[in-house]
Amino acid sequence: MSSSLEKRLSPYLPLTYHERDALDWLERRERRIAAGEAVLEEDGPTDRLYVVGSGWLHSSVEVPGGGRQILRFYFVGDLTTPCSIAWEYSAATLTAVSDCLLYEVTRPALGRLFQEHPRLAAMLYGLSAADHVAMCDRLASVGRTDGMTRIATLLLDLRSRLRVVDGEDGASFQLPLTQQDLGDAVGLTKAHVNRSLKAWEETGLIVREGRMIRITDVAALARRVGFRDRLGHVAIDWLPPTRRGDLHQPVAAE
Amino acid sequence: MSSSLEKRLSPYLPLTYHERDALDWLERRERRIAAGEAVLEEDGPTDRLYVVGSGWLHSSVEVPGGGRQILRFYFVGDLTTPCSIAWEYSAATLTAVSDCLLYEVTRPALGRLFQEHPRLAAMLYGLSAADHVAMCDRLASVGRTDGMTRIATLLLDLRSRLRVVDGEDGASFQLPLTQQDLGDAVGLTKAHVNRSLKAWEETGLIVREGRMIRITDVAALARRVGFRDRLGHVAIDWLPPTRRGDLHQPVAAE
DNA sequence: CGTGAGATTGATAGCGTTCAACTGTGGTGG
DNA sequence: CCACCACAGTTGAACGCTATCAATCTCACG
Repeated sequence: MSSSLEKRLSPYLPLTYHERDALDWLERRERRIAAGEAVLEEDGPTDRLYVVGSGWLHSSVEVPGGGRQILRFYFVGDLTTPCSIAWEYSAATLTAVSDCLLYEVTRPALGRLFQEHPRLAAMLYGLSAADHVAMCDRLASVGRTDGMTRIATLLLDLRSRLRVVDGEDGASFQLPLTQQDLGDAVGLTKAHVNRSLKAWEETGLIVREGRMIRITDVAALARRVGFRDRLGHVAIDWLPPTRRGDLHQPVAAE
Repeated sequence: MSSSLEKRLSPYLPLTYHERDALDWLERRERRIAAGEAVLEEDGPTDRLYVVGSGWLHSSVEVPGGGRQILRFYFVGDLTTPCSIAWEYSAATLTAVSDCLLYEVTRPALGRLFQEHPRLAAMLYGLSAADHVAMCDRLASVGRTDGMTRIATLLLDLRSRLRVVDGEDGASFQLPLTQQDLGDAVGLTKAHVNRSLKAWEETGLIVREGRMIRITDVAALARRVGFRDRLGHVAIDWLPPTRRGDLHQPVAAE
């Protein structure tokens, strides 16, 4: 049994026994959320973060005019830091897209991780920088491309993170978002999202089957809209050494 | 003489002697950049970060269609992490807006900081979360508000970070950006930026005098466009303790 | 079978783009 | 001292993407 954060980090570097133990310890407190429910409200008080154990969520803010902007999506192994590490009040609403299993991490628990496992802390810092870059890509997409491109870019991004559900090569995935949600994520109205999706279907690059989305030629679509999958790459050459005496435990394949 | 990062961090919590020393050590290598020059090119190789010592910069990416998106602005004490901590290649172009003094920090040097000063590392993590939230605000502004609101929001944001130059109450500041730059930051064409600025001048809330911008009633403008100044607040209740034996050195007022 | 949420579609309006000209300003060289 | 140039700012006209509003359709569900 390995923790969610371990699953997220171990592809980059083998963890020591103590590090794995510390990550397990972070994920003691479980919380289950049903699809559609809010974990946390914008401006609501908060003293903890969440690690995603399974399922996915999104964070969003209300816009004065009465609209909503979906800021980002969280998947397995993600840490919902930005909502609540810097302030005592949440900067965003955190909503479950699918049924989720979350682990509650108090701020002091994270502090203890920084204290005792500098290498993990540095890794988390690297991950947060990677998240920041993903956010930059979103901003460039919303600020500088047209509706069809934004929709396709979002779908490609979600696909590459959701991974296969049942499609042959990962080109198919379940999308439990309404068109209103898609619009709130990329800055379009639901009516225009609908038209954009239909336009993509006419090109044959995207096929909808109920809640299932299939991208018939991922590479072609990515080329067409200039999508760059940055993968999960994180540089690890700079990480500090592990604590003296830690034993490297070979990571068993799953 | 105190380091840039110390200036940035010490308002939140008093630093120990060793911590201040470590921050000084990070800023050994200087680099000067003239206004308008690029520090780092998108996709160019990079093995270091920069701490802003003075002046300000922006990061940007090229968009396939031939456009550009300015992602964020960096000011004194900021760490240009997202560009180059997670990958060996820069995700963005980093350009000096004004003449700048930068400090080069190699990735391993940052690793050493994480190793030896967990409290500083945690603080940097908190700052990066705060940056992330600022990015979220930008995304919401660009995705869900009209041109005039975006422009005003950007100006309010820049103002609150540039602080007073010569204005009576910080309402005036020098803006060495072209209208094209403003447009690239908020997702508008330069023509429309021009019209939006003119429209704001007609309301009397914003006055332009050459390169100087004056916001006649900051609170009124902020209310009008729903701007929230999140200040630099960062929660510090969760930080790990300093290393045993460190002496707290009273921070002399500048 | 009624109900409601989400998807789809059409008509219309408007915000912002595009393109192009023109103005103003500062710098440079003769 | 002035001609010249480059770049930023300014303005106008026409276009088009996207919003808005409203009606209809679909479908799952009680």
